[in-house]
Amino acid sequence: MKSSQKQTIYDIARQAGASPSTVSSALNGTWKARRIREDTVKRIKAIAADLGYSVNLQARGLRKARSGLVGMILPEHDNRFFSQLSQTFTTETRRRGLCPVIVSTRRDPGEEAKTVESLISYAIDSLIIVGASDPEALSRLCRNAGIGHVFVDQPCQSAPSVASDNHRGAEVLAETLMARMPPQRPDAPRSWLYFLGGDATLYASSQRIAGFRAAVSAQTGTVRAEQIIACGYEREPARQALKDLHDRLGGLPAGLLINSITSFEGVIAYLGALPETEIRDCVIGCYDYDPFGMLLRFPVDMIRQRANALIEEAYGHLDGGDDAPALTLIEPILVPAQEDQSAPA
Amino acid sequence: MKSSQKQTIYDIARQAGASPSTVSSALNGTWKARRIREDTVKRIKAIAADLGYSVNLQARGLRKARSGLVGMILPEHDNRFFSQLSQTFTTETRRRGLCPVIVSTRRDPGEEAKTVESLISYAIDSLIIVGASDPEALSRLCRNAGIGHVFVDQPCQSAPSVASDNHRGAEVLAETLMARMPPQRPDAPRSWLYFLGGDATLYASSQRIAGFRAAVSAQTGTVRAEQIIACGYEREPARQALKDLHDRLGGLPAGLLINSITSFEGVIAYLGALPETEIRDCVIGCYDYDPFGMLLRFPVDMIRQRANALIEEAYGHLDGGDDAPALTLIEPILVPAQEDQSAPA
DNA sequence: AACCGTTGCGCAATCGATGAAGCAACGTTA
DNA sequence: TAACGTTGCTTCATCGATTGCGCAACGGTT
Repeated sequence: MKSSQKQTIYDIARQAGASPSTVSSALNGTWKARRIREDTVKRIKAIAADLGYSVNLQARGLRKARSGLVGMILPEHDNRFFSQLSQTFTTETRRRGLCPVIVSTRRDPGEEAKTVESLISYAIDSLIIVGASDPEALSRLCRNAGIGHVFVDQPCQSAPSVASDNHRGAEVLAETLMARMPPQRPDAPRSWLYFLGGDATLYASSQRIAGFRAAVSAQTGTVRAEQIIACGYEREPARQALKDLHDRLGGLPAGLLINSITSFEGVIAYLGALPETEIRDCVIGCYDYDPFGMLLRFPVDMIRQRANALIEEAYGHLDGGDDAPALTLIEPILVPAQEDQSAPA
Repeated sequence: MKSSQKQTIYDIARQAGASPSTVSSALNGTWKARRIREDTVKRIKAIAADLGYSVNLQARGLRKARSGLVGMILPEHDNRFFSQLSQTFTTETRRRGLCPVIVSTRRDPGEEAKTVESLISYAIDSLIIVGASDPEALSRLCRNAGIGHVFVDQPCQSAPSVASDNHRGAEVLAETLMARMPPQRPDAPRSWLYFLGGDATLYASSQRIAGFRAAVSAQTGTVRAEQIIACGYEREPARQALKDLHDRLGGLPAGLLINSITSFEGVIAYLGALPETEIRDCVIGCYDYDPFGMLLRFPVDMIRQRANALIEEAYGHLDGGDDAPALTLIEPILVPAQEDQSAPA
């Protein structure tokens, strides 16, 4: 490491008594194809190491019209599901010798669009879009820039998409919960199973609601509108919605299917204020998984989405240059509630 | 959006009957300083919008020797503490009109170095380094490239650093736990408070261990080596360590201070297999916070690190161009255990 | 009319790496 | 020995945006 100033291939060329293009190909691995002698390459590499040289990837990217960056946008970082996606995405990206750029956009369509445009300006090689609010708009931006892209979680009509089998997952979860509940009576709202959280206008939630409906009506013959409370993906609204439900019913219902881990946090916050005995009478499940869910004061069935399978599948499309619109479903996993270990008094 | 081919300022210049340099400054906001008429700017902007033009940031970056990218490296994504840092970092970065690049490096020094080099090759404007394994090496890389950098969580001797006040946090947590425990007896290892998890060779853990020691010896006059089990930051080792402790003591100890949320997951996994009554006799706390920790089957005191304060402080150094080595401590917050609501039988 | 300041913009070099094309030197073959 | 293929490089244009310098046109002064 000689100087602290930026070294370029020209500096190396001067020291090596070679031309910049020789240095370039010696360092980027194309030297065999360009018939550079191995001695020369070694000499150049030695000088480069000595000078503490590192390529300027902006210059290379400008020349080659690709950057070696791969983008991923997602709603938020602070969420087990999304951060598992980030982890897998990072691993897969670096395995390919590329650099991951993960940006969270708070489910804000404007923010999403601005971020995608900005990533395009950096000439990212491809883009994975998780939980988009407006998939079509984003897909248009990418297509216009000629950038390969895949949607995850929230699919897009006009691009390859990968998602959990939300319908099936919610159905299985609802069935599991009902098996732990006393029979539901049509005239007793407190005896019903409720669906809480999510945004019914979005794909994932609507699929889960459909799965919920299928399971419930298979057992009870019908589903009431009040059983479905899609209060959004955030924490506080979920808490408030549960409070309202509790007030309205005069107690907790017999069953709760919470849609998304963040809503579950709100539910937890509310339940924390209730007497334990009351919670015991409510069967609870959550679509999404958190390891801590397994040791709560009450048993919780959880649905675990296969983050790595989702990303691997998405990368499969990108690697293959496949841009045909098609939705791939990945079956999620039911993580059954741990039986409570406390000796029943 | 005319063509799907990349548009450049030259294309716009041709259409506008202007020179590329005029187009450039019209679009990048320097047009006033360059005395371009406002009409001209408007005309150019209209054409740019029509063509669906977007700047090539690689070209700009090459010319200006900065990229508009700000890097952050951290050990893992799938961890509440780190993902909160990611979230705040993203917000702060975009607020400055820059683009966040967050890469996780699995606490692997080689991976860390390679990642930093790669980020430097992209000409990032500055870098935040979270939980580094080898801070000095990374700092050297950055200094050599003339890149402003700040360490978070794991400080560095030769660069500005920000960390939680781990000593104080662990001390407070230990005190809180001991207040819930029966008095410790020197000859009864099962009556002691144990420290479990983390890597004693790293700054954060060593500080926490010191805080733990201070609190415990203030109460009992002494701390045994066996009370401190620094089995690493991963899940499985923590689980195994607890199992070993349990086997050795013939039961759970009176108190456990778990170092890090990931270790806590391992602990949870082991506790799940024990009868509830046994867990009730063990007072538990965790250094790090997870909202789900609040409603576990047993009360847990938790220390919450102030992710946003950490990032804001770090950005303060970067914005100010401050590269003087100095460690800033941020006091973490004790989140006391929720009293158990279950009616004691 | 000569001079000057201002306005509005164009010219051309530059950032660092890449790669197509070309060239000199040497050995081979006919 | 003339023609030709190889080897091992060098030359130079290029990617797209930026920016220091310069210049023409115009209005106003003296």
